[in-house]
Amino acid sequence: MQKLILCADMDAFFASVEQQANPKLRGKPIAVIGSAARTVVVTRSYEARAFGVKTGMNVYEAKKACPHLIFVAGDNEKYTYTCGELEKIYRKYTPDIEVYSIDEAFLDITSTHHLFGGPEALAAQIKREIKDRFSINCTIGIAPNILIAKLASDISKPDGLRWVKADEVSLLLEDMPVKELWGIGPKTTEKLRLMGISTCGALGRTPASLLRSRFGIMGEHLKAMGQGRCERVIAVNEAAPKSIGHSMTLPKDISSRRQIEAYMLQLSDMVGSRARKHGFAGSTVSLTIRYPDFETFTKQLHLPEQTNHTQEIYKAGIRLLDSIKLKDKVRLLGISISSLGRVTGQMTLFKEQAKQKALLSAVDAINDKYGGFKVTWASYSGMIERPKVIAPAWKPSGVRNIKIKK
DNA sequence: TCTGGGGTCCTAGGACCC
DNA sequence: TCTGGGGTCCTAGGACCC
Repeated sequence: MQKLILCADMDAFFASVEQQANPKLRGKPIAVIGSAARTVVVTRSYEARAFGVKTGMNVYEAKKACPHLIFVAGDNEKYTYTCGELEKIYRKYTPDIEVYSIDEAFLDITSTHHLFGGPEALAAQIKREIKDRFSINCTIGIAPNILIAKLASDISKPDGLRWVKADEVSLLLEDMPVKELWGIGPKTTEKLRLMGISTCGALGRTPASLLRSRFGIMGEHLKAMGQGRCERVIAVNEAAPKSIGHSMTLPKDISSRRQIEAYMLQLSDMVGSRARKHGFAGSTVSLTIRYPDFETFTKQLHLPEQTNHTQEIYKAGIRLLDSIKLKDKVRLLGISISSLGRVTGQMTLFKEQAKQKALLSAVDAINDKYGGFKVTWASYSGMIERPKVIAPAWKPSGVRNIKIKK
């Protein structure tokens, strides 16, 4: 049976939530940014987009584009709450839902749309319900598969509703730039352009052998995408995570070993505590370092056993750091664990105490090593302002819901 | 005035083995 | 003129997404 997939994508989600929460921000150009010293625009209102304010701009660039731009430090709790409420709305229309990101969801409405007067009526009702409840516009695309549903919503923003029927897919794709497709980014767009392929129509007609020789296993996939075919189905159950990590751009570039270690300790604690909270442990620890010139690299270390203990993660990180000859100051540090497995049993009070003990011994270890220059608990805990803006890819449930302690 | 943070998947290339 | 050549595992890094 022909599937009917609906993609619901909130328009300027974080900015819309902030405008809803604070009437003074409505109708104005606003940019949601992080709270750290060196932050960028995460989302901007449509009023700000009109001035050319773009995601990823630093504050200075954004201000230059729009001098009266209002900056708002993001608040993850508002967004995760709203996301959870949105999911409840979706569930009224079908049980087959994939909450893909904090502002985007896929709904399989194949067997339920008739209960609501058809696909478009169902979509209009969802849009209305979200608008009434949260004053947020969303754009909905409906199509026979996820790829085209997402495309339909992307090209209909903002506040759009588009149903692309199976027999309309070819016409829609014929002159559609390949970069509009989900999974084709700047690099692939450029490679395709050099092959003389710029539209989906052309991509779909390119011999598979040619694409395979240029893109390997992705080649087959690319041809299918050009033809509007997509095998990916809605993932109703959230997949187990493959890695858990945190990274941070430091307030200032640093070279002091003691400072680097203090940040690594806190990152290790953030990773470990999240892993423990969700019952995961990993046997691979990765350290990521970025220099001021943005050169970024990662080194990993395999442990004999899986762990989620702050101190063990930290110690592995230090071993990795010891294996690197730093060529410059450090701009960003990241710690993550992978090769994950579930650990049974909830975190007990005993374990929580053990965790604190481990953390303190790690601080002790630094002090032992650098005797003269004491790292105190206060200097550790006050050293880092924890990020308050959650990444749009975070999810309202499961391990990716990272409630940062205030 | 400089350029965030959370992920997943794929691949190139080296080590090692037979 | 002429280095063998498969296979697997592992690491680092690229590309992409929100």
